[in-house]
Amino acid sequence: MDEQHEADYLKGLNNPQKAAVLQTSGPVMIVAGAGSGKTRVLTYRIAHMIASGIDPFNILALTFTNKAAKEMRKRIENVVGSEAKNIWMGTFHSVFAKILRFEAGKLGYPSNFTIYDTDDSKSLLKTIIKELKLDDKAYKPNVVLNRISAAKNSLITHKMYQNADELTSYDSVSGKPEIAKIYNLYAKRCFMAGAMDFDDLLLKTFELFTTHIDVLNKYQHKFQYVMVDEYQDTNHCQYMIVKKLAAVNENICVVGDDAQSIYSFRGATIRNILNFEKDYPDLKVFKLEQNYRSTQTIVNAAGSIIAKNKDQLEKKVWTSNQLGEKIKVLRAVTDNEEGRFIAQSIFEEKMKHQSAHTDFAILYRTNAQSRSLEEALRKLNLPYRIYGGQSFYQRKEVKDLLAYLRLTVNHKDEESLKRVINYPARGIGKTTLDKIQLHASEQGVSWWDIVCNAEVFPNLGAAKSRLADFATKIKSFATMLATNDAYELSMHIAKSTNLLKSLYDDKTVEGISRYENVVELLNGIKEFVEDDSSELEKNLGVYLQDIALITDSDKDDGSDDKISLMTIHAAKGLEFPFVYISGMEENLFPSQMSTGSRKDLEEERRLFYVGMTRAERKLTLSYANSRFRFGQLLPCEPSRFIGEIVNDFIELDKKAFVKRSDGDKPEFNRFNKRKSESTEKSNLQNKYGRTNQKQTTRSLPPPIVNFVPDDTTEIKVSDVVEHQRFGKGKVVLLDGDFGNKKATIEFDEYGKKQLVLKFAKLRFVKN
DNA sequence: TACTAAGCTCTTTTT
DNA sequence: GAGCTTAGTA
Repeated sequence: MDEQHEADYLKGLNNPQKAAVLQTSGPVMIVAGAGSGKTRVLTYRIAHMIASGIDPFNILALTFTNKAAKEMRKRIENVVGSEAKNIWMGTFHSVFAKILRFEAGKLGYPSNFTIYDTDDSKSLLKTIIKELKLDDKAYKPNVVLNRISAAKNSLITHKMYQNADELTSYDSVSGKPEIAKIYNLYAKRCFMAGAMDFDDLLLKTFELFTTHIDVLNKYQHKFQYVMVDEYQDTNHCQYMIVKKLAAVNENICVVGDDAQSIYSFRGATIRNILNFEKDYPDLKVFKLEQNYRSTQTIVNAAGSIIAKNKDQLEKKVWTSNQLGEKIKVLRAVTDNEEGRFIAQSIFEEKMKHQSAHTDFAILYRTNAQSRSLEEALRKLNLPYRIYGGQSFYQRKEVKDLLAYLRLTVNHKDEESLKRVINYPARGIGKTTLDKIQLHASEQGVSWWDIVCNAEVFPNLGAAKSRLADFATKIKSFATMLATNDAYELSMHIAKSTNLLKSLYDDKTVEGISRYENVVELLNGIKEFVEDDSSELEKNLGVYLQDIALITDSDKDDGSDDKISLMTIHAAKGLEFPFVYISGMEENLFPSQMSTGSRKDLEEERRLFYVGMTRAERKLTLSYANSRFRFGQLLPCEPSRFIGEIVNDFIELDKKAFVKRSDGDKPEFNRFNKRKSESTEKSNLQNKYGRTNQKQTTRSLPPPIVNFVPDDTTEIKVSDVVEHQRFGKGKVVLLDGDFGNKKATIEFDEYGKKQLVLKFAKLRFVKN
């Protein structure tokens, strides 16, 4: 390798970074704090490996998101050129799916197996629960799926589950004793349909490597160097597969930060990173602790938050960046007002610093929070883009066409079959479908078998010929698979099923947008066919495999100058000069689902930490006194996390405490409108799926007098006050200084509570 | 069989 | 508010 060149790319690195890049063999763990140049180190490390003669074909790099994989590939290409194409780089799911395509036959699956997304899985579970005549209140598809998913991530197959007393007795106690049975049936039905769900992609890979040693050997030999990004987010199953792959060469490098472990709901266990040393005694550990991203204020405030967690690796993140502005805290009366404050603030900052829209990000805990923010941004004509949330591929019209495509490739795909068997309507109604369902479960055959042999089954009556026509149609598509590329075939299917025309004929606003979405899907397929950067075949099967694991946030349109809206989870790995974290309310962030145990709360805190450390220059936190959820206006407490930040780092925004004018009153008349409007909308959505259009008005919350730092109101011991949530109470103690004054209040109902007055929502009660 | 109106339920994060 | 189901009707 060119010595001069090596000096070039190592020049910009600090000492631990350089050491981590140069240590290319043996087991390595890089503990990388937020903003410490992790991606840079990984990139240069791979570049360095290739430059020192390691064949890119022998390198496997696993990431969690397609975005991260793409970004890394791009950056490596910049350093080493086109050789980077040959690295096996991708998400766990996509890399394992690729392996499974090759080896599916060994597990009894067809190589063109379908990948079920979450919707497919839930829908299948729903039919199973119905077939077993179980109470659908106790057995919610979501809950059952989580349970099955957790089992799969812990390498517990449906056969093992039945005998796992601990699991089944837990199910019994929680009123769901039949989960083992459902899991069993679910696994069988997936197998029968030639389908794998997301978790199967991991579980089946593990099974493959366990039952077929020759296959394992092949991949162990192929992947001489294994690298895992975001190692703190791996679950047990992923950990075991990686361990197996690296067992021979032991050239394994994991990169992670225990303080950023935020995926335990997906089975990620922080143990994997804490215990890595035990697996590899020769381990070399490199710690990247200098933060290059954020101001001192943000780094220190974030550090003081994360220090409250007990489970962590020893590490001190620091920065030599400038001190920077204080963290701003905005308080609003409702979520709508919160949206207005944020939009207004972005508008002002943008003017002040002549910043681009891409410099701003609004982060939140749940996707549902985006609604009020969107509305406010639209009113100020600020362009924005939402990442995540409902994906393009989940729209009804897109899923419908995809279902035809999937069914063409894999006739056994039951979820797709059900979706399109009577769409567009061809006279195969509910009665017929019920009969098919009955036959299928009685005879243990698939829906496709019945559709193909309709004449054999009794009671199908007039529907027989219609079913036969449908089967003939799908079969005729399948014969075109070998001779036509993905685009030609998709176009043919869209036209000959009348799907395209029926959407085209609908000239309503929603209809036009639906038509455009299907056209966009078809254009996407065309692009896939015309893209000659990859050597993959251009047939439909390969295309479907390609998009099954792609999510909306992976679509790149970074060229647009827009404000980014996303959950904190989705913001991982990104950075923005100005970051707003909205909805800093107790039970929302930290989520009420997770405040049950210390461990859960610690994960929420890590999540908050991740959100804070996305900000380079300025961080703004906001919360509302009340928020609409499920059509109900609910009172909110400010998040305990705001109180946890050391006071020196934060500044309350005065603007938020200005008295509201009467012009702020929302309209109530919306509720007097004809009821049929909402019904009409609901039916339309039922028929065509969700549309983008969201228009809402909210009602005014009850007025609350707040104590703010510049409030002249004095509060004294023995005053009687009323709290928005805790009710009536008497002030028994006052302490703390100005701006951080605390009151201990003895509430009639809840006993003694200490409240920070600047956050409390109280009013005096006349005695 | 297809469509409409009304009623019920819904609480997180993602591949 | 929004999605989804069900009963009732054409």
